[in-house]
Amino acid sequence: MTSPARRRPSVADVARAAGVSVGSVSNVLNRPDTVLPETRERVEEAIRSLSFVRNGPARQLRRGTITTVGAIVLDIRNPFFTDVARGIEDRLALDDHTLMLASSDDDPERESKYLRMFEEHGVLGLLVVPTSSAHEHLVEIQERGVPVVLLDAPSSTTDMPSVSVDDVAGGTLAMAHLLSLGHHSVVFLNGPHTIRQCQARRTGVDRAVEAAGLAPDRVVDEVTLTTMDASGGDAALAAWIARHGGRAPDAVFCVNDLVAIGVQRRLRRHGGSELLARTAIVGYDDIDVAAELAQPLTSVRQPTHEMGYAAANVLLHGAERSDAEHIVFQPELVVRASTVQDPAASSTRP
Amino acid sequence: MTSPARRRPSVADVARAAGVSVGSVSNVLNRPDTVLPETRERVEEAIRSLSFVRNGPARQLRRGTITTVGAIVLDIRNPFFTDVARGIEDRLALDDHTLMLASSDDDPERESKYLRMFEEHGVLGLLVVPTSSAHEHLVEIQERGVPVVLLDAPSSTTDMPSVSVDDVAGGTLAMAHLLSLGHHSVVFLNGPHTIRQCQARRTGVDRAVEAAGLAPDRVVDEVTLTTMDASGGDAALAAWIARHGGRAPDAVFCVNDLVAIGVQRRLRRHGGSELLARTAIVGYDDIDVAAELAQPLTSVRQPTHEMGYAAANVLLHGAERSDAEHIVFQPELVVRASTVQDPAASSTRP
DNA sequence: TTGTACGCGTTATCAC
DNA sequence: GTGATAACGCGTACAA
Repeated sequence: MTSPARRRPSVADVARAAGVSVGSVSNVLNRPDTVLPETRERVEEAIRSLSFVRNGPARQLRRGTITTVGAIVLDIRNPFFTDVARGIEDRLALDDHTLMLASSDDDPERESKYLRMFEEHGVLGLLVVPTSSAHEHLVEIQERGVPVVLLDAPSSTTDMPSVSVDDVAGGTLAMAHLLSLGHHSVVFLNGPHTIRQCQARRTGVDRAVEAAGLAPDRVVDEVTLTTMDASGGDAALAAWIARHGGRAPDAVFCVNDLVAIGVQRRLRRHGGSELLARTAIVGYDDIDVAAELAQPLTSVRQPTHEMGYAAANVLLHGAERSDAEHIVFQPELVVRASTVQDPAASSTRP
Repeated sequence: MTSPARRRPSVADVARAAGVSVGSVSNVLNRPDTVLPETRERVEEAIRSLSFVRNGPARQLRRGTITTVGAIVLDIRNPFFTDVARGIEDRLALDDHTLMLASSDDDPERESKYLRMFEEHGVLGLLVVPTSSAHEHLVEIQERGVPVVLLDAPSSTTDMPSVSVDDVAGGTLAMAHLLSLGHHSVVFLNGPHTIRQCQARRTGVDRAVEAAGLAPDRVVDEVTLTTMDASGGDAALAAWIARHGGRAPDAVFCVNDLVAIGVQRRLRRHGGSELLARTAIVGYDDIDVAAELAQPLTSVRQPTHEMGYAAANVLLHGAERSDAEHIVFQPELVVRASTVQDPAASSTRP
């Protein structure tokens, strides 16, 4: 047991132990080639024996510059966001930058807390999946000189750069697929329209219907979910069936894969595997298990990793551009057995 | 467009704008009650108009103390670890501490990189799910005065505190359950024994068999997986069936739920729903979708959130104790339709 | 109650 | 090539 509260060794301690000046120690650490091999060896030996580690805060204070980027996503547990985060990290690694990641849980208060934390820390820039559509505080931060890139939220109203995915196209992809299979009556289990993505997907659905020369209100039966998970999908479909005298829908489009899994469960309980087999189901997000289900799920996949990578890219290159960049990625439909018994082409691009 | 590279305002700038001294500004920030309401108002007004934000590094450099804890897990995407991280965060929030989270991807090099990053940052302490069983570098860090708590890895050989879950008990729970259902021949799809958890679960399996008065090598047929995911489970079971002339096993214990999902898929392809229905399957981890599958999965659940919470607790209270604390949590069996057609008791504790 | 001056550990700038 | 020293922004003891 050593004394519990001893001070960390500083460059001065290292210099003393090596019999050189602090300047030389600093040079060994930052510009090793500008120092004689002999003294360098002495310094390195001292560093080892004292087990010296740099003091990051002091270093940052002096240099002003920093290599850390902050990112805030809605929910780390959601594979969509972890994939995005990994994309960010991979891009940052190319420039030897590191990522500080936080999860807002869709809570504006938590978001503010982390924003201030990151700003006080002096991050190089910020990548944010915003909780609300009000970006004032983000604009303020940007005006203070911290570059901000919006993620998964197009910022057409501001001059803040953004990277998002085309949810309208996603809705269109899913609906067009169901229409092409001959379904002229589709139940759409959607989230509330206060969520931008949900509203956009509905718009996309309508476009597909109109493109087929049909009327949206005759084809689409939209149901608003209370919770966007498996139990929510299960309950919503059960209620629909009850409202329709025990009849199940022919085709269902779900706002995400978990909801679709709930729908599958409800259909199986209500009419067994035969009912499940003859009902077309399309999910969203293409989560890992979507392909592993009893009835593999047709789903709309979003280029998550690329989104994160691109967002980090915009952030690092942003200073070179004068105008804000707005990148919109396109989703992709992955066709599986839940809509086609023998999926020949496993995926198509729009 | 303002000038792009202007300096952040400092307390001196605030003091000048408010017509007071830097000391008063500092007092307003840190001890608001020791300053006259009038001057405080002036300072706060200046802070607002300059949109001053504290410089974290300078603050930390001066104070020495810090409120950030670092944690490194194997894989953020794994729900097990995200739950643990959330437990950590919830505990830290009680003391107004914050978490910096990183994922090592089971790569010792990434682990080292983050360890040095955290140490240079001057974290309050470190919570680590170690990549390898060699903890030398962690011991070194601890000796430099940074408290370290091991997560999901018991450290009987060192005096480093640890929080883990009893994998032997988990193996016993699963196997005892299968034995109680009358299965005297069980296929165990396990990971390589170089992974401590896998080896421990095998030990637990053997104990259950011996407790039933049977011989492990006659009852347990262990197969080592190449990949511990759905496709790995699918392939391993397909190979087993091929080796046994097309016969499928009566009972399968899988090292995690994804493997079990692959097993379900293979069984359904090989012998349809009837075969699936009469095969007993037990998974591990109790991931979210386990309950949502076509055949809800019996699984061994680990108290993830509690583990993280407890680990953070040990870290924060660690300085008060002289001896290292070793906490071991007990897993829990969640019984579902994959082993029991009508699960009456949905869960039992050991 | 408010103002002044110093120090935290590092890096950069200059003499030597 | 190496050494001495100022400066980064903030907190705080001490003086006023």
